[in-house]
Amino acid sequence: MTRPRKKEITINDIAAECGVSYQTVSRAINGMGDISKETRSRVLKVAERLGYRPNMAARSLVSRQSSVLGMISRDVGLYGSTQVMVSVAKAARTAGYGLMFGELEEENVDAIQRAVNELCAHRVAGILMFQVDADVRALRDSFRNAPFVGLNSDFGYEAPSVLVDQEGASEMATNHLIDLGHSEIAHISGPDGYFVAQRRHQGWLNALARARLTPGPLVKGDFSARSGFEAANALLENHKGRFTAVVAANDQMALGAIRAFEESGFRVPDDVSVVGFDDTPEAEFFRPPLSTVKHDFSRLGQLGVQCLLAQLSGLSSFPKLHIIKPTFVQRLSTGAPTSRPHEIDPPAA
Amino acid sequence: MTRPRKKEITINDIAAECGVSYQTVSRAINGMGDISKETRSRVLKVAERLGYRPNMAARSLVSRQSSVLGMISRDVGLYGSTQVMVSVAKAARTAGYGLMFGELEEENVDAIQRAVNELCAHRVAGILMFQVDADVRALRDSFRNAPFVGLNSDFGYEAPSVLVDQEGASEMATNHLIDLGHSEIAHISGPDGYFVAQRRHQGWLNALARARLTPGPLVKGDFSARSGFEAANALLENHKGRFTAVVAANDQMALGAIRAFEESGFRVPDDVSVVGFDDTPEAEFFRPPLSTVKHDFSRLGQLGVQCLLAQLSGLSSFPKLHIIKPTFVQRLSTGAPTSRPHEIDPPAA
DNA sequence: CGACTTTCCGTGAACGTTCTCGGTAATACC
DNA sequence: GGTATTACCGAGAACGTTCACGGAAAGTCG
Repeated sequence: MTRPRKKEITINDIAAECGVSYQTVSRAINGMGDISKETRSRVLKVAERLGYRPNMAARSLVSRQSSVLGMISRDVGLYGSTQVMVSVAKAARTAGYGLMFGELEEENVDAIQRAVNELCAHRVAGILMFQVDADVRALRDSFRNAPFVGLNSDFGYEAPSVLVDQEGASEMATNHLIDLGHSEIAHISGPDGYFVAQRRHQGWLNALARARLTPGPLVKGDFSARSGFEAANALLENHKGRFTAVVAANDQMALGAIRAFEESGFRVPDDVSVVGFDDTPEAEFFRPPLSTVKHDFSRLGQLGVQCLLAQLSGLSSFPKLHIIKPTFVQRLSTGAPTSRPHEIDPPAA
Repeated sequence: MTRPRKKEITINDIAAECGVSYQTVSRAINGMGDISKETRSRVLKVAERLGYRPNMAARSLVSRQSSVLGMISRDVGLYGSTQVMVSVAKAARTAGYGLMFGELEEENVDAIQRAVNELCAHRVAGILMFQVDADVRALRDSFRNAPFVGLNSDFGYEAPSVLVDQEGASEMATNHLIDLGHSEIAHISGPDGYFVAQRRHQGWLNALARARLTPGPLVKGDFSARSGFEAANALLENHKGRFTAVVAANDQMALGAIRAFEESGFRVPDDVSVVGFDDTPEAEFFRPPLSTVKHDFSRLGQLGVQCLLAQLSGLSSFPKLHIIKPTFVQRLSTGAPTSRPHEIDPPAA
């Protein structure tokens, strides 16, 4: 750990300075009753002057309460995670809470348990879990009585959750392509073990089934632009002429795919239409600008914090499940298919 | 705050279960001496079985030490911030520290002071500040004796810092364009009050001065793709024909600029060359793939944590200033200028 | 065998705060 | 004027842990 600090100001210092008891200082600072207006303002003035900063450790120790929330998140590098983190941090602060991180490099249950235990050791008031896919029942022991909320996590109805309707989002994207006249629609999915990847895959299947279309080819990616690039090349190699549109499971993979297609001489959207997910701020400036599904990530974070805080205060009236509806953003990476999809071939480039 | 929890296991519970004193349990858990091997393993086994989690609040209260680092960061939405955060969190954890977040929405000194005070109230062991540009002297009071490290921050030599050599990075990018034969080089800068923006601007000026070139037009952006788009349009409107290359202060703005140029019928790099900064994972898949300056963000975070930890342990031998050298990544968004730069005009598009 | 060292363990105090209770002075009531 | 009420304040305990010390049992040495 660390070497000790020099002394910080305590309420005893303030009490001595003011000529009152530490208890009176405590009352002044916490805004409790049983103290006269003059004493309070006098104490507060001294506290301000001395630069008093309450010792949260001591406070939390005796009051058995905490003013820090914990957050566990996967893939912090990606766009969604960051947005959620920021909005969670903001919502937490406006509610008077700090935010602590228990990241996880690995994705197995052990790592998650370790992260939960670490946060619980610090006695966080509650925990938000973003895109954590693990059996809740296996975690109950670790959580003990610490309240938690799942964000885009595979906790189903077993735990309070805030979810973006990924399946619906994927259906929207796929339906958009179907409406344009596409009948052979491929999918570049996210990696295994990702709730969002699985739901987006399912939505693609649902939309195709409803339109009585057979699913097009499927390639797995890992949410990176590079993997999208490679997935698109794999599609071209193994399924050329057997798809006229691609649903990529996020914007980055869509970007990589578009690049791969164009490198091979296919124009987007003339030869292949591509849709993505997330609507990153850059998607609009891709070439062509990317049709994608927009998610309100900051609302996800806000609702998550609200949901957690409601549990903390015992508000059973607050709904335990929140579904956020995404919206489709049509840009220029999607269009009607060419008339003879089966005969598609790279122009002499 | 929050309602109290049900009881967690304490060392007293373990002591009672084992028939030893709480002190013995403490020794077993902390791996101190003065305890027999058998007793230790017996105690640890019971602790494990009962699911003991040390109360960090109590521990930190009495030991006057903390196992949490604090981090203050600006623009958490952008690529660099996230990368740094992730690497800081990782480095902190491997060193046995947690990470707490003190964000700031505003950028004035007051907001920073509030954030510092909040973190100090939680008695963090030290604070990392990423891209915080404020007078250190104004903050000394807030920091009191809490050690801190600046990452890409404008603390100069006044505080321990880890910096990417932004000025050198910008010179590299500009020199690359000069070497290609460009003599009229514009700049899309970052917003005012950003250390990195200011240094990159300066590097651009330096390289031009050294080559005895007069600086090309300058437009201010805000690091977003949209602002790059608008800046490029402003360049076209006010300075058409007076530049053949653009140094954009980050990849996102470069992307927006490229899009704007191409929408106006200018080809990149045939008519205009564009370089960016940061080398986001997507930059490689832009069209054209973006020439940019790569920064080792994760090294920035690692070094920052190391630097902070060295201060904590009083290692005065560890250098207080670290400069990270960026590398230039040449891709296809830059090329030799057209022969008659002054007569450049959009092709009939 | 006595004295000294080592090994192991326990007791009391402290960290800074809040909680519970009790007490004094001033005010209100009849 | 006595009593009940109110407004304000202080003393003691507790939270869970580590630190400083002391002490008993066992081993070591002459």
